[in-house]
Amino acid sequence: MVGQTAISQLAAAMSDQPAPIYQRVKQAIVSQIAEGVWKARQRVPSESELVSELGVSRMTINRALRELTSEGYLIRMQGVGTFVAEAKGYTAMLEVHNIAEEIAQRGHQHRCKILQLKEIKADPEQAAVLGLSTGQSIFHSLMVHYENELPVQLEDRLVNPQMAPDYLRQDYDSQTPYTYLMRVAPLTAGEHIVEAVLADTRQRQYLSLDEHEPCLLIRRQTWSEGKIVTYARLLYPGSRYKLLGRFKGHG
Amino acid sequence: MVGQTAISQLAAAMSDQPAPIYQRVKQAIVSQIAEGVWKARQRVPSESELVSELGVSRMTINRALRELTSEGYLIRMQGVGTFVAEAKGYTAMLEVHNIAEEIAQRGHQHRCKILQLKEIKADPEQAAVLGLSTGQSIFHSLMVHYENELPVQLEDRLVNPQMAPDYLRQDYDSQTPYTYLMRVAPLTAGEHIVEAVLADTRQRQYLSLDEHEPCLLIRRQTWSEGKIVTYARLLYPGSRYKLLGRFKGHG
DNA sequence: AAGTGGTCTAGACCACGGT
DNA sequence: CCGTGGTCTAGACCACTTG
Repeated sequence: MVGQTAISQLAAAMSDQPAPIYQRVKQAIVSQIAEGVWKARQRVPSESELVSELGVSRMTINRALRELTSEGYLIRMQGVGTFVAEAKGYTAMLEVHNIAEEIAQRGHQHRCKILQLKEIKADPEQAAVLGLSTGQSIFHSLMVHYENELPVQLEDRLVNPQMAPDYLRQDYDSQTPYTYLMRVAPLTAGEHIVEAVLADTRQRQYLSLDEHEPCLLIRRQTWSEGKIVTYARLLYPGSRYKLLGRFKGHG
Repeated sequence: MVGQTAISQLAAAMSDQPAPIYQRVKQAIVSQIAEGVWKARQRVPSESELVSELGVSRMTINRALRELTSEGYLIRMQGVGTFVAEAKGYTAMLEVHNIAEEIAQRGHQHRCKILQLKEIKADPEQAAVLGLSTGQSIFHSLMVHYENELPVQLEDRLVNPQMAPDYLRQDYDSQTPYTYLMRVAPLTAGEHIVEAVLADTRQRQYLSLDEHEPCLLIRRQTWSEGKIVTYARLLYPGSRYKLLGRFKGHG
């Protein structure tokens, strides 16, 4: 059972602002939904009904409905009709940025100290996170990123040499490893895990941390064309770094 | 300076698959960009040029270009032209979910213990995060969420009573505060901050934590219709909770 | 068969930016 | 002024679902 057609007083909800018609139609429909006049799963008037009700051509109605569908407000089924979508389960998003850009955007100084940058033989765990076999050559780098001379990130990275053979020969003062990798192997997908951890002794030294200072750990795997390019463990002192995110409903 | 018009061999890139024309046009353009034939900031043929090149009506070309613009591949400027967008700076996203849903999805048992649920007078800090004045009545709730009887979240929440006057009279065994608030005041936007912190003594008791165990703290403000509905501090034991995210490039 | 959405067209008018 | 994208229309044909 799908529900009855919404008896619409849409024409009344149409603003007379100077705006494109398809936008005014969209806005009118959204307001019907927002005000609860049209409820979830309820049927929306058909295109032809809207055409006669609003005195607008079908292509214009179609554009409004199509865009509202791609924005998640409506669901359309060919041969059946158009329906109000379920209220979205919200998905609040957090963006994880490039550290150097982020520091630059704050108008601060970024510096990076390289602690290690070499080829190693993959142990079983390292091989697993890169999708390679134990004993294969891989690249390993370890560096500290500073914001105005205060360490804010310890970057521990494994790189698949097939995807970035010149990784060891780059100048990482001018460009972060991530920026370089993005350029040579444009990422197609990624996955990351954020958690709170304690730093071990070595990590505390590199980051000049007190004992028991909690840290954010971001572990990130990045793919390009179906293969894993790199696995990174990014460790941030909890007192000096926060992730910030905004989100909007529906849209 | 914007660059020269791409000399197009688009017609060759048009697949002859049985698919809508606007989709084949989109695909052809994307492949030109992906293969580097059309580079960032370069000008794309105008709508009328594409009309004659591909023998397709302008409305169809327009739809293809419009959708590619909203997908981030192109940039259009009225009176000027259409251009290939800069390669996207990646934005890796993390989704922050509703705790009860998340636990249910894992097939585990969710339970919630209410420690406090009452009306209070806002102190200056509390008033600030809700966008109200000091001394106004606000609602405060404090609860622990359990996953299979193990505490995983301490939820400390302030609520704007104008936006949810019946907040205190809900049954939070059947529905989380967030679910209820979403229903009565559909959120239009939000902001959150994720950081690593240490729990204080009280918090450690509620969550049965060891001393020095790092925690994830998510502070979140949520808006509805331009007003702040609620401010929440969600504290997660680092050993029992991680944020997981996936992302895709460009698409 | 009737109603729905999905697509496409040819032509039109407009607002904008650059010449 | 011209060429650009932005919008709108009336009419058409199709594929799909339902009775």
